[in-house]
Amino acid sequence: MAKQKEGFVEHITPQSEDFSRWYTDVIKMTDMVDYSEVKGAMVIKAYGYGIWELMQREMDDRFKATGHKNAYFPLLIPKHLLEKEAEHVEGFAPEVAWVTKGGEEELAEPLAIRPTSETIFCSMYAKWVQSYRDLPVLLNQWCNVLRWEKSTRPFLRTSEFLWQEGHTVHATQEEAEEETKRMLGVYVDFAENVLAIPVISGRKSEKEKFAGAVHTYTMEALMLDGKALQMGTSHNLGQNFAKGFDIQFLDRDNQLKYVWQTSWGSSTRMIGGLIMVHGDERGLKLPPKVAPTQCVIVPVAAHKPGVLEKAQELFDQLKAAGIRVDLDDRDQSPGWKFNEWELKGVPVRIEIGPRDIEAGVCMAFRRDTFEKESKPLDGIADTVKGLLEEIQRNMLEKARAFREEHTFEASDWDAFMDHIENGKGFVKAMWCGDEQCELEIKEQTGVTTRCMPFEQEQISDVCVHCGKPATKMMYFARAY
RNA sequence: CGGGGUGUAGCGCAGUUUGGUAGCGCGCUUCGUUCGGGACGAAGAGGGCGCAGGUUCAAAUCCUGUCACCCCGACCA
Repeated sequence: MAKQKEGFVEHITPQSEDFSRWYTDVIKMTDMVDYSEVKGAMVIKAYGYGIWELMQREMDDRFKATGHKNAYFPLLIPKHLLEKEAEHVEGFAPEVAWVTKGGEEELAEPLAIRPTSETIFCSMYAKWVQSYRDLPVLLNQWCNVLRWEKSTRPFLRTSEFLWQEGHTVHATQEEAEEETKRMLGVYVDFAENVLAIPVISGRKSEKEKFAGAVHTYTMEALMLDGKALQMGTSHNLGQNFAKGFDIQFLDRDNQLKYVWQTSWGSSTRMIGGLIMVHGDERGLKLPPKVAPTQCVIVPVAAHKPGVLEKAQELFDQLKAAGIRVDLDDRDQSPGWKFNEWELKGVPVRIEIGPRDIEAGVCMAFRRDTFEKESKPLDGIADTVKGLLEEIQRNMLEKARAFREEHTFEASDWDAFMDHIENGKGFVKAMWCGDEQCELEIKEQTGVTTRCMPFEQEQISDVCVHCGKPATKMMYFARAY
């Protein structure tokens, strides 16, 4: 990171051996989080939370546009509810935290702190749904969940985290499947067009699917260290929960039927993805759409007459144009400020000093390319807007190019092993679909199945590992 | 949950081997000079060493327990 001088941590980059150290340093130095006394619980400070708020806004708009509404369900879930769907309980049991006392009183039934809310949504849907006219129900909630994790890492895995979880019920299987795919589509659109993170979308293996789902769709992104990160999932729950919770409706044909359900979620984990996809040797690099500060104005020689006034004028102009802009008038040297804002990932910096004012220009610096150019003060708002768009686009392109460079195709086991041992990133290969085979691959190589992409290719006819006939192409990678 | 490591000022660390009552750099405060890539000088403020016990005349240093964090696995968004 940064430089050795003045209290900065040693010089490391995402390309260093110690990628984890780089990651935690970036988080610490950008003032996004702090650590509380509670194990695995992270305090998200204003700067980090500002990013999350922008992500929320973008996602929420998309949920509303697809017909969803927000609601809020309780934090505590009675034990008997959590246990109604067999696979679900089994999957979540190891990481559920329980409330067993209320004041001095020992509770008759323990209450789970939600690790996810399928069960409590279902308990209400059972009451709310009577007729096909009540369907579909398309709800989302923004909340926190708690999972008692064995090991934690900021943003990627914390015991408590913020997320959104959508829970929908439908009259038909087709409709539920359509919803499952639609919401994954929303996530993909969000990841690529807002976070500038290209993703592979597809279906999870049986082993990797959500506990209680019929099948799970996912979007997977490639981090700079070559590991994959699951950025969001969408589950087709079939009638598993409907049967467990007795969610039935009377259909047009006067038959009592179970509903078809979906659930989908994405969390603050995506902020971790943002850091690990775009970060560099100077720290964080934020895509303009989720940058709490899109443009910072740094006055140079601010004490000289007219400089601060001009800077303020620029600030007003940019603000009026709808740009999230900051004027840094702190009493620090310009160089100090440059470094600080670059570390924090602000996409555009405008420098304005006496020489510029005289010439009717300012300097515009791009965080993504480090280019610094003189720009006329006339029309500066449009100039900055153009830059922000350009940066947003460029960051996605750069991340996509990185992923392409780190995606390999393996048609046999030797090639597969070669990529695992000597390369980093995704390996595309044919796979038989057998869970035992999947486990063996994981044991021998450390890589797991990430997803069977919607866009399939026929690399060969047999499974890369066991040689049995294969029709599915799978993305493999080490994962977070 | 297994293996390894670390907790000393806001941050980064030294001091622990060989117990003697805590130090360095940055940051912070004040004043002045500076200001186009982490400015300079002077004068200041700030901690009792993660927490709880124990040994000792005396503990940041030794012992026991405990908590938190980091890294590597296993498990999981």
